[in-house]
Amino acid sequence: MATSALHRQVDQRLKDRETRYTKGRRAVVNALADSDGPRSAAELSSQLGESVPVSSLYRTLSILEEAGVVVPHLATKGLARYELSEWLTGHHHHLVCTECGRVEDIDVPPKYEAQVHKLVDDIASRVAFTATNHALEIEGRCARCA
Amino acid sequence: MATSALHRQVDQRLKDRETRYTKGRRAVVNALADSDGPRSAAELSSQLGESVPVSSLYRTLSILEEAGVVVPHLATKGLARYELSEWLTGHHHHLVCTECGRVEDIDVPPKYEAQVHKLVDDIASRVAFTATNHALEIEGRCARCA
DNA sequence: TTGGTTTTGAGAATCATACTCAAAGGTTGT
DNA sequence: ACAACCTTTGAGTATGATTCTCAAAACCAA
Repeated sequence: MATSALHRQVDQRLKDRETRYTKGRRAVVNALADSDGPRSAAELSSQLGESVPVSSLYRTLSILEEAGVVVPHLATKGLARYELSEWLTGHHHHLVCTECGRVEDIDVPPKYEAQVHKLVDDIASRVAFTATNHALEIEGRCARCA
Repeated sequence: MATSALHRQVDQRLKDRETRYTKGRRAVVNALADSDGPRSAAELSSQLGESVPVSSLYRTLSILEEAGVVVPHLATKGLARYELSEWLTGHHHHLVCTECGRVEDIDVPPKYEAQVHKLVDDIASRVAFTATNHALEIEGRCARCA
């Protein structure tokens, strides 16, 4: 997605909640948009340098989460990693390297996605669970660690 | 699985690593075997009471993880939750309630599972990733929160 | 039992994250 | 532009989860 369109969408979402889209918040969104997978606060902080102090970074992440702009991806060892929500990036899944812990986004072609979706619905309906979303995490060794 | 068989397997696995299967470690394995989903250290601790002090609990969890007996499940808000590995419990997936955070195991019938497996292989082979396992997390609202 | 090795438990240390509050920055009405 | 008001920021502090330390206890082999 073009960055400007992204920012327009985020801006709108925040406006709806009477929240400003400030420079720091923009910086965090940019950092996440540049990433090819979920990022922890620590990773974002080193990527952003001093421009966004940690306390602001954490606050920004929780504001963006509240607003539905980012979602926490549930990662290794009690370290939260965030990524932009799917309404901003499109639906995707993850490759999780069991060796180095790296998490990478992967797009699944519509044909496969439709199958996954159908499966999820079938499974959920069998147990009285209202499914709103799903996440397929593929674990294994990434190219670097293989 | 019968508890005794479980303990025999765990015992063997630990023996292979010259590690003892002590009373405390057994207690933790029992607690996890009794659970119907991943459990955090805090939850296990209150379930186990004083019999397993926190510092020992954490150590036990990491020893069991090292040995491949338990796996961390990646849970809400940076709180690690553990469950017994699939070679002990069988392959399963999770229902994650976005409302209350509860995570519940769900067995997927072989017919579906075969489909998921094939999908994962197809997807992974397209991106040079060596898939060793997969996790399908179905998010939504559980019966209680619906 | 003796000596050597492993495990335990209490507390301290560390790490990630949340909170506090005064200062800085924006916004609105005039 | 100014004033009054409201939001955001940042440094520091507080909290909560997890890990480390080390002396004591438990276990094992000879």
